[in-house]
Amino acid sequence: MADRPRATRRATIYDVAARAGVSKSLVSLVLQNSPKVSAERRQAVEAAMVELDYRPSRAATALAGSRSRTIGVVIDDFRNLWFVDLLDGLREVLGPAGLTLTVADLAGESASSEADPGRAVIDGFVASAVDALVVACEPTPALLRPQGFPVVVAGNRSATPPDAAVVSSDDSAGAEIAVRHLLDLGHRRIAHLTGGGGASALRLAAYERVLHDVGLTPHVASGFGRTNEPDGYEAARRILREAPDTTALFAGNDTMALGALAAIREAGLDVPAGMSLMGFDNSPIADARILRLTTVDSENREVGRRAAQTVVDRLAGARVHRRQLVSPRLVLRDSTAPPRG
Amino acid sequence: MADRPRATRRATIYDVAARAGVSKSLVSLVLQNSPKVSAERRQAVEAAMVELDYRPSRAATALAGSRSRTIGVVIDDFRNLWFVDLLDGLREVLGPAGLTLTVADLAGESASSEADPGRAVIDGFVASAVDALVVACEPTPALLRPQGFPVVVAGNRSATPPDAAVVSSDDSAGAEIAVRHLLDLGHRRIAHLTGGGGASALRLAAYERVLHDVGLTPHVASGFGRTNEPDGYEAARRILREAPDTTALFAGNDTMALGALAAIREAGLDVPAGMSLMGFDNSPIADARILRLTTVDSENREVGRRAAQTVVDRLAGARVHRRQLVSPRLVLRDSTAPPRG
DNA sequence: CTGAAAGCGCTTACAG
DNA sequence: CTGAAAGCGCTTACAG
Repeated sequence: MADRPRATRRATIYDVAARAGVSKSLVSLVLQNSPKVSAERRQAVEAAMVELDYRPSRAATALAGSRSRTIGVVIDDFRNLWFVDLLDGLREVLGPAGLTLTVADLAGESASSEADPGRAVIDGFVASAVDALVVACEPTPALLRPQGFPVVVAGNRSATPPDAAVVSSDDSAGAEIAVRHLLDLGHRRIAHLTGGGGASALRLAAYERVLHDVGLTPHVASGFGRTNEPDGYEAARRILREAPDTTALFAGNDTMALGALAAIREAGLDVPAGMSLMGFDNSPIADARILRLTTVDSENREVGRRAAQTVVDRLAGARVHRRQLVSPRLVLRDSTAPPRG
Repeated sequence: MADRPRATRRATIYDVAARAGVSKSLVSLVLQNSPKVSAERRQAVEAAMVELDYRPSRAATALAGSRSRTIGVVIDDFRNLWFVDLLDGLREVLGPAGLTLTVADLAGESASSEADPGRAVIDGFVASAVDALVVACEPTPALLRPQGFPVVVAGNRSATPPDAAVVSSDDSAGAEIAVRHLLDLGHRRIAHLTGGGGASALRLAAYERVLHDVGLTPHVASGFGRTNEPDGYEAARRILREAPDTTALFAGNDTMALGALAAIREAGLDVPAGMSLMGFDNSPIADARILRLTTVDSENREVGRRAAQTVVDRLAGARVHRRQLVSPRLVLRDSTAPPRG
């Protein structure tokens, strides 16, 4: 009978209380992990919950308490795998804190809200009464408007909501690591493929700064203003046309590097013998055998952990750091080598 | 003052009713899109909602009504981009029907539920009181247990919950299209790279059937039992070692094809001059310039639309088809050509 | 710890 | 359409 489809009423705290032989207030205390409950009573209640296959109603919890115990996360697009490690890190900390995560993507919005992108996502989160928001994309105006709950921005963005804390990888340091790696290999003609957004801007600035510091001339190209595969292809083609003596390409991210690889091949060059190629992000594609891309790991899992901790701290009313930087790390694979010739 | 941070109380239907000069029952009727409301009163209520920046509380709606108006979707892993088009299709139909979508991934589960994978996801959906569930992954035992709400399975799976409706791409037809395309180009030595799961099994069976029909010998290899890039690489290496006269490789999906490309290059062959390569899924990677992969589009957006319609119909109490197949479509790019020599 | 009570913001029926 | 009422399943505060 245990497997009878539960067309029957779901168990409530009344049922649990009756079964455990305690008051319903006590069950509520157990649900909230109150320290005021004795171990034996807690066990009795927990046993009853298991026996009745009890699961608290999120709707009732949210409506009765002021908190919903869920945190919203906005990402740009499920296709940009940037966010996967971040999510893992967030869950690692949020889960044990009793907080659930709900993710929405800007790209999936209904066309009706095109006038105010991000509006539908925010409305959904307000309707769900999220306790806090993690913004893991370039904020739209709707995301910049204060909504009455704490906001933590993950990653370097070109704009930030007032009062939001920012947790991000140190993109400047990461780009410096990348460029220094190429310099150490002996490269002197290093070009950069850049795109749009806050992180790209920081990577570009660091690239230019390091080259200037060592007395070399930066050479930058972009594609169509974004950071996708076609942008990388187009930007690399421009570099190869304008400066055929380039020996190393530093792409703004791994996806752009994938596009760049096609352009390099078309120019009759091999990676890394004829051209070194650096990515950024250490996304899943970087590990594919066709690329084996040397790249910079942003440590987004750690960014996620710290962003989650910041959320937890703010919900507890503690003061939090307005800005936290996580150190990136060089990931050596097979796409970089000393310059040709 | 309109932009004053809403530390103030959120508007409720009482506020809206007062502002619009109607009863709160009427506001409730408007929220439910009832046809009993006159156009002018509806407009008055809607105007009041905009003025007060009113957004209904999902918690209250869910608790008071029997329905939460949200549909759960379980996917395998955010890294497999399979689900992106599916999600778009689901939203296209669910949105206008007033239903919201919430997605959870099996891979993101806390380690504590490893004993019963999918359990945490299901518990979350039960707690949220989803109205229905869309299973877009290979179901775990937890996902196969009836929970009291309708289930629609998207895609071909090796197991299906009792009473679930299944909407999927016609993987047999898709594999047949792929193999016939290679045959039409003149290939006679066509190998197949296969992986795990229900869709893979159907694609494999169709491949073998078509080859037998035309009197050719199938040649199949797999990697490590999954369908990822390393599996494709490993499977392709086996084929190239065991049967160097192979002229075309039909990969179980695009990600495996990406791995296969690396093996083909290592063997000193070019695509498509020395080896034709077919994928399956038409995932974002297939369009990358480095691959330009001829593949089969599963029309997952259409699968999503139909799955959503099936959910809507079941919620309305209508009878639904237990099994629906969507026709796939050949996508020609540059990775296939007549056989070498 | 218990027990009775009020309330969160809605939906649902029901009399007018 | 209105208006008063009960209820969804919890949390919160409070007297005992």
